[in-house]
Order: sequence, then structure tokens, then C-alpha cells
Amino acid sequence: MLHLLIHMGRMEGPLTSEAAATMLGTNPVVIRRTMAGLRDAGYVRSVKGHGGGWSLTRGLDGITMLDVHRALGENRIFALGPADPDPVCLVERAVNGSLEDALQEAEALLLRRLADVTLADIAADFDRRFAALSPEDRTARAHAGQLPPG
Amino acid sequence: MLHLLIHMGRMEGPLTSEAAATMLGTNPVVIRRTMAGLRDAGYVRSVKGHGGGWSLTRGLDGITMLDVHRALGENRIFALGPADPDPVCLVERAVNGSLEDALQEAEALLLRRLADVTLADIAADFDRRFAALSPEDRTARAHAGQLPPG
DNA sequence: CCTTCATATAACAGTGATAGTTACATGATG
DNA sequence: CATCATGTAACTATCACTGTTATATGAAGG
Repeated sequence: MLHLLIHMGRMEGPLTSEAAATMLGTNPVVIRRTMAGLRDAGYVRSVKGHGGGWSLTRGLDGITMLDVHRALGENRIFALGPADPDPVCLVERAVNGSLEDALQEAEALLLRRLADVTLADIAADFDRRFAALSPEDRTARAHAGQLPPG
Repeated sequence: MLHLLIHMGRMEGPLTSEAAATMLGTNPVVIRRTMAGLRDAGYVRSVKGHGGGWSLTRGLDGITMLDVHRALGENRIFALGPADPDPVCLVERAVNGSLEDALQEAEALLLRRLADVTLADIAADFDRRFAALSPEDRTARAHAGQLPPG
């Protein structure tokens, strides 16, 4: 999804769900479902009808990885977690306590890191990767629909 | 599962899968499946027949939360992750790069924290919680099958 | 108007991972 | 040799997620 937003930041005009679905090898309805979260959070806008589609409401430098993560409702960071969040057994409570301490520290660090990186930073990283390609590769990539920087 | 191991560390004799399943409100076969990982990693041993069951091969201070996590084969720490681990698209590669940087940092921190805590530490935490109970509560808990410390 | 394009959303089907269950084999104990 | 307990295969159930179909709504252009 980050992927799509960055592509959108480099395009003129809106991106249709149809086109986005083709890019990601999925279905337009799936795109709409997912983008709905980003629209509700105010990062993108959707327009119906001729010439419609999805577009950003702000620059790539105004959206962090954390923003996107939250807007997509992906609040579960870890695959681990307490089996029972409020157990009666004191042993279980002690287990949860230790586990949660560790998880919260790691989660806090991850969220800080995600908040540090804007989509513009990722786009700049793309530019570096593109510039590192040989001229032939650059041409091939451009023909494959991957726009060159600028 | 940590739960069970700590109970085992405070019991005389082995714990049957049947009893463990009752404790966790699940099925003996599920217990056997899960404990198999811990047995293969050498933290517990299983004995068949009369008086058989599961027992620890070492003290609770010889097992960390990380040990258990690894032995259970729970290698997926995060619910997040790259959609395509090796994409052709350079934008996707740039996204993966930024995401992986953040994830790896957080994962490394979490693993350090998990490795820091032994099951004996958790058991000690249990003791503190138990000691903090009123005498009546302590009696009630003991009758409910939750052994007092010592 | 009315056709076309595009999103909005509900409803349903497919899919994969995990948990639970049943069944049977094996081994240890008394 | 009966009983207790694990080992394991095979099947079912459940749940979340993805994909699909169908219908409604709204915007643009002729």
C-alpha cells in the first residue's frame, strides 16, 4: 500500500482502483476497501466518475510509515501476545507482566522508527536505487511503467 | 505455555498432558504437539506409562523466555512484513528497505529483552504477587490449586 | 437525459493457518 | 496383560483474510 501511495505521489492526476489493482495483482474492490482507511484518515481523497480515482491530499513528506500503518487499522504489531489478557491465575499474570514489558519496549521503538520515515524519504531512496542502475536498465524499467525520478 | 513450565517447576513429579490440558482449557493432543518442540529442544522430557508425563530437564533459571519462544517455533515476531520479499519494482524495494530497517531494530531489542528474563524471574514475580495477597486470598488461591511459594 | 466511468458497499465464496478431535500405535508400570 | 500415558496421523472446525459478484450512487460528457 505504501507502494501505491508513492506511485501516486509521482503521478499527474488520480489513480483508479482498477489501475492500482493491476499494479498489485489484485482486485479493485480490495483496493477500495484498503484505501477507505486512508481516506477516512484524510491522507487520500476519492473522486467518482469520469477522470476520477484516488489522489493524495498532501505531499509524500507529510505522510509517515506510522501514519499509513495506523490508517490501515493494523494495530497488531506483534504475532506474540498474552493468551488471556486478564487471567485469574497469578502465574499467568506474572507471565503476562514480563512479556508485556518486553513487547511494549520493542513496540515503542518500532513506532518511533516508523514515525521517523516519511514516504518522501522512501521515494528518495527509490531515486538513489534508480540512479544506481545502468543506462540500459533505466530504459527497461521506464518502459515497464516505472517512472524515472523527476 | 510458559505458564505450564512454571507450574512444572513448582511441582513434584511429572505433569500429564491431560492435567495440562485441563489447566489451559484445551486438549491433551494440543499439549503434546506443543510440548514436542520443547522436548526436541531439550528443555523438557516426556515419560510414557504409569506415573509418566512431562517434567523439566533443568531449573527454571536455566530457561529464558527467548528459549521457549524459539523452541515453540514461533519465529514470526511481527504481524507486519513485506508483501513481496523480493519484488522487481524499485519502489517496492525501497519500501521494503525502510520497513525492514525499522523491524529489525525492534526485533533485536525484543529478543534481547526476552533473553534477559528466565522463568525463575517470572516465578519470583509470582511470589511477590502471592505475598501481596491478603491471608484469606492466599488460602483461597491455595485451595484452587495454585501452590504457595516454597 | 442517458450512457459511461468510477467509487461504495453488501454479500458471498475461496483459502490458509491454527486449534480441536478422533483413532490407533507404542511403550512403561504394576 | 490390563492400564496409563505419550506419539502421531488424519480429519474437522474455526477464523481471519482475500477475492468475487452484484447493486447502488454519483460525476462527466455527449
